Amino acid sequence: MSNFIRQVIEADNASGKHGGKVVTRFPPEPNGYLHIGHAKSICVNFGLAQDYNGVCHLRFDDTNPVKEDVEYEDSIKEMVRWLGYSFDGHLYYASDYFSKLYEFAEHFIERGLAYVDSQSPEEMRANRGTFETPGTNSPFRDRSVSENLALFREMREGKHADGAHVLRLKIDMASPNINLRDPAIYRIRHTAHHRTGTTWCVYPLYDYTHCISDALERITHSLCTLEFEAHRPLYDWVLARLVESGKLTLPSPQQIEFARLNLTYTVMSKRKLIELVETGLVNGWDDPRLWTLAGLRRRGYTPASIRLFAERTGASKAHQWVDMIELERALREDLDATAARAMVVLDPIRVVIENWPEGHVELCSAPVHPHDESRGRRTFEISREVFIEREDFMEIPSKGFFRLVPGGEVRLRYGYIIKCERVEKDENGRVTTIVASYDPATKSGTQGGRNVKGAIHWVSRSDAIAAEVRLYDRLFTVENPDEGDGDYKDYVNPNSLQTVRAWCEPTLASAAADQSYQFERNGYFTPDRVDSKAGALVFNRAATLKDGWKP
RNA sequence: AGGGGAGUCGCCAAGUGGUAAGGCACCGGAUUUUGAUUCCGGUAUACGUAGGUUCGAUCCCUUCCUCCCCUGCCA
Repeated sequence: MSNFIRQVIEADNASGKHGGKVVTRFPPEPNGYLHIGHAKSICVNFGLAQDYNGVCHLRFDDTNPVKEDVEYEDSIKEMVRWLGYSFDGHLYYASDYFSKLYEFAEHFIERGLAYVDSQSPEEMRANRGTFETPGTNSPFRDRSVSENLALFREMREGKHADGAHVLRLKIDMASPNINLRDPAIYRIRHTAHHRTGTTWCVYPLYDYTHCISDALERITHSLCTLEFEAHRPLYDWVLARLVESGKLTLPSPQQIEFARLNLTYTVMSKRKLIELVETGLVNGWDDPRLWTLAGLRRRGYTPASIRLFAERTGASKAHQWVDMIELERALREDLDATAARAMVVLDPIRVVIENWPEGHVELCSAPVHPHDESRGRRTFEISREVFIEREDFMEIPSKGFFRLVPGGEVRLRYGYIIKCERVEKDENGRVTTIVASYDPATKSGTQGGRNVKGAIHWVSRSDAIAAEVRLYDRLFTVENPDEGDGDYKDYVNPNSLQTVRAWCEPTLASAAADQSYQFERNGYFTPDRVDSKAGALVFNRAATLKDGWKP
């Protein structure tokens, strides 16, 4: 699909601006876990590079030692790979450029384009002005080059305390764009960095670091989110000055902004995600109800489905608020084509087939995948006693219900047609057993046999295996938990997790994490990668099947 | 003396001077031993608003409206 970023790339390719090269980058700060919003950015950056025979760099934006950690780096790398993208030979760190960045900073000072400001943060804020009024120059703005250089070197040598000074670019305190009002580019932090250790006690800030990192890596198109639009003049300013003095060469990378993803029934802010985890509203970063990549993976989302979702929702400059249904649909589409089928009864009710010989067992078989016979067949038993889904029986059927009813017939899928003869109930009137009869001439696969409209899933008491199944619903009850005056946490869905004991067909005994199954007529499920063990299976429901029936 | 962006079907999203792609959702119908899938068909006289330019405007110009972002030594 066409989009405005592709148009820029194609125009550049046509003009030969970058010699036909496309180099993008995904630049996470290693200070949190990736979520579906990041996945979109990953797919846009890696996907575009792939489409134009280019490369995409993974670059950790690790310029703030007080917030970052290797734990996050590992998780980010794992998730980018999981999504299906490779950054072999293209893994970078902003911290690798600290020396270069420092050298350029001195260069800016020497050209009279940067100065050490010794105002307090409060003074700086006050002097920055407001949206309507210009800022005022710092009293330290006219320090001499030699004084600035000496001071900056002392900062680097650790002779000054955190916050005592900051290095600022000398641009224009009266600019209507606040980002151009002498932005700070270096601050003092006597903090060890997880990669450079204690080598540095001055660390560069984002605006200064990012554009130069892009240029050093010869990024052609630097894609970021809309909130950086007002930073672009600064991005261009820094690079233009460096090009002027021959420190960098043309063409410079071009920053292009697109809208970040919003998904209904979620909140994307890092702060809120952390809060959900830390307050125990969910069980960790990989809780299957979460839209973190770790959570989606555990839930049963596939990389292909997330890529499909990203492709469909596209990249544009309009603020997007994508319906969760779109994500679910992408998953179903992928899994319908790939997932092996199995029969599992989530809410069992016992059926006794009274004309079935006591102790007699027969084998039934079904395709692993109904649209792909090459995947082979699976077999399971049928016996006198089977379990069916409680909701597949109605003692007093509503209009249009064509499953099992008293006196009615239904096919046990891949088995026989049975007829409900009568029901047994407990003292509360709840049906405990359905007594049925079967028609021996109707075994599945029999040629010329008669058929009935309804076909339901079932498992045989003789070979069924037990499993715990976790049924998930959306974490929030409203489309936009951030909307309105209330706290978003007030909209947490109390029924977002329901755990049931289910009966599964025996082929599921070997189910392993990262395998997806369609439990026929129920939905898509995957073994829980943390809790499921051989002999103690735990399945997560990734998505239900579309249900077109309305009573 | 504010600046920068965005407004095309319920949700995404192409088109950017020649008479509104596509996807999701939805509604019909066919097939179906998953009320699934698949397959056919339907779904904006209309592009935030009001004017203007033009033979012709979603597209160009102007007005107004709505929404988002920016005053971290965060990214």
